Amino acid sequence: MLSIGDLSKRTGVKVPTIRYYEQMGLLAAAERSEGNQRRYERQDLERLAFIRHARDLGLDISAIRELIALSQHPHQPCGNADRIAADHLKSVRDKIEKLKKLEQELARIVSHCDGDHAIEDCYVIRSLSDHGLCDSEH
Amino acid sequence: MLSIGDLSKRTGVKVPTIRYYEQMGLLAAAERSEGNQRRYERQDLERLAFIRHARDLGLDISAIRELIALSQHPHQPCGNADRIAADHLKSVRDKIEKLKKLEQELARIVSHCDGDHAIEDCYVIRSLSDHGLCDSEH
DNA sequence: TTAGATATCTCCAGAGACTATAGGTTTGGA
DNA sequence: TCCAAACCTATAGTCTCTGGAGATATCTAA
Repeated sequence: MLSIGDLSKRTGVKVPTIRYYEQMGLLAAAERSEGNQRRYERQDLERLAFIRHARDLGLDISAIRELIALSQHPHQPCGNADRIAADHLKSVRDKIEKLKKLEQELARIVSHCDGDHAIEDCYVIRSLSDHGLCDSEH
Repeated sequence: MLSIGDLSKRTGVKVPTIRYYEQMGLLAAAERSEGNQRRYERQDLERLAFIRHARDLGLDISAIRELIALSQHPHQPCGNADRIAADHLKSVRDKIEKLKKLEQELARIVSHCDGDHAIEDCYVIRSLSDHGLCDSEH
């Protein structure tokens, strides 16, 4: 039986975060010691590693909750799990596209400024004041 | 003189968001009508457009506050404004890099799954359970 | 002028995913 | 047996809004 601190060390998930996941229903409420402290088993370790991994990949809590629910019906078809992952992939790709546009715009703005003239002439400030100086819509 | 609703329509910033910006000190407290409603002038319109543009570029409130403070000293050199924009550009680039790694990992996971077999064999679920199936560290 | 519709006011709560603090209790090792 | 470390609960804070409740102001049409 592992304490919450042991579980934390083994998974790299902070102690308050573990309690938070329990509260959010991602982890089942743990057994308790006589003194009311949480005690975990290997199963919980695996579950928490699953959650951690999914969070690292950027899945949000509700998607993870759904994946966990699915994984508890091992004989059903996995179309939904696939869909969740594919949707997330799409949202990651969308985010990348948006950030690339921002990157271009910012790079353009920064490249016009050598940091060495007066604020009133600064391209950074002027760009922000005047959307017309932009290359693209955003 | 513009009401808060007029200002909102002209800038595309929602009414509660305008009040929020005032509260955060990005917009000066507006003049009030006899009945205590906010009344704005062209100056405020420009300021709000500046804020909106900076937010669209992903700058956070404190960076915007700093840029506004700088823009009020038009004769000082603009090194700080340049630095704020350049720092932000770097953080955008870092974010893009991270998301690209995620994208690769997710694409790999999704590509192994046709959504058409049992959960117990699903590569999506298995990948999340077993970090060892990953290509890279994350 | 007055009624009614729309806009505005303040204050408060919620979103998401934690993180931190305070004040108290349990555990484990010397 | 004692003490430090780890644990417990409950609550508030992070960031940038967004939405609601209930009250007041403003505008338009009759």
